Amino acid sequence: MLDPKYLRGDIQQTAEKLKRRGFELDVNSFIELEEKRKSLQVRTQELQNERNVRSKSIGKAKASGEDIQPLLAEVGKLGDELDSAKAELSVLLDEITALSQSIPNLPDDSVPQGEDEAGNLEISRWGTPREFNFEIKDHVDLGANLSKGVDFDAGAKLAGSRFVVMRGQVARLNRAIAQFMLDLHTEEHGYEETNVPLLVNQESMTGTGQFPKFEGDSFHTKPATEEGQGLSLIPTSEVPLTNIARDEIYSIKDLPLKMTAFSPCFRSEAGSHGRDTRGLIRLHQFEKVELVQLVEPTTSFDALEELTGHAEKVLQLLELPYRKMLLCTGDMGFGACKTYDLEVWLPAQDTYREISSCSNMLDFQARRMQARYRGAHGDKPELLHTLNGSGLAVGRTLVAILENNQQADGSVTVPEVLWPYMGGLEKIG
RNA sequence: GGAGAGGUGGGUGAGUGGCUGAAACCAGUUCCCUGCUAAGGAACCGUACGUUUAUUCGUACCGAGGGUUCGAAUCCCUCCCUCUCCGCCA
Repeated sequence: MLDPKYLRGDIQQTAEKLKRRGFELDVNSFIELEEKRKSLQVRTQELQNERNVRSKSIGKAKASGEDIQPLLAEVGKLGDELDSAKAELSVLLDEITALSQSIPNLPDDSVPQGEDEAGNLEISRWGTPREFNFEIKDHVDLGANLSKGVDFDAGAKLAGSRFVVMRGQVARLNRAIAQFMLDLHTEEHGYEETNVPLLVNQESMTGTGQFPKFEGDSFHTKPATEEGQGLSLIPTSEVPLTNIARDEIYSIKDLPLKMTAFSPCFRSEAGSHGRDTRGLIRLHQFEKVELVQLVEPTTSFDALEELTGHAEKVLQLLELPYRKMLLCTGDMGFGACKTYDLEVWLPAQDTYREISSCSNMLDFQARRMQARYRGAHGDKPELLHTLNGSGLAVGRTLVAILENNQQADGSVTVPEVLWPYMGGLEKIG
């Protein structure tokens, strides 16, 4: 959620910034709503004040044994007026909240203008794509030939399309990747290993910005609108990790808070029918090691560089060529103010594909969650800044290793840093 | 899942209809005193929104949401959570 002052004071300028990312803010109707809210709120409070004052005088009159009947009659009329004012106000507030929650974050000035991924800016490249002197296979064929290590038929039978069964050395390699990443981030990069619920409530989904706008992208145990509040399967552990800070006030001494978690992620992939239908790239269930930082506002852009670097380190140690992209205004996520994507080289697709996305959300999520910190002395609590990034997507890392490290005979070499996690195995297949 | 007990400010914990935005204690901040990093004393010490701005004042919030009432932390209902016992179970 944006700072209300952006929607009151210089709303026109805010609308311009939102336009950069293709969001049309209805300025006039918002101003109208705000003005109505203001006058209605003042009137409601005045009525309440009057009621409170008179009720108190009734109490005193009663205590001193006076006749309170005339007073009662007088206050009686106030009630109805107050009730209707209250009701009107609450409708209005709901409307404003709904509108506010549907507005995306403002893009940072450093973010390039663009409509879609074509507008993203390449920042840097690392590594050189390998030259193959044989006909290369993609990870689906490679995996299938590794003793059915990657089995989409079984996945489809069990759950449907976009699900997979992994076996044997491939399944182990998948686990090794996740273990390696967790160890790296906890031992080298200062993140606390965290194990989180995979099902979360609506407050959590709202806190990080998935709800109410993107309900269709997640799986729910019950319709989220139904009475009794269904839980949602997390689309990323960013949701539980970040929501740990919801309604908390941290001491500045505890910042920055750096957490990492390995978790399955569940996405309904609504609206992506026909995209990446082959292989492990886009599944309903995948695994990811997530990095989350909660920081003081002044340090969040530095933290974004640092966090992105932590994700890059994984790729470097795995010796996978990648490039770093600065997302343009049109390609950024709803709550992000600035996002770097890391794209790994996939030889079979002859292109770079997203394997990590690292974002600074500023106070956008913190405001929704009321996640705050208190500076020195008895300062007022202030909203902290939240960041998150994949470090990395495990399935896509597996894809990258399979494809980049394939040999002519269909075997795959294991990156050296993973040997300890593979029981010393240097090659699979 | 069943039975019982609870959810109050950073913490402990009073408060069963008006004088309670909330006692007391602890922690914290500031000041005073004291010749030592001790002891003592005083004041301050929730959040949000609105209003005003030398200074204010108002409203809401005692797990959440409804209800009763002129008036609710206090009474009623629903839900959530915690604890104890039982059941079940990885």
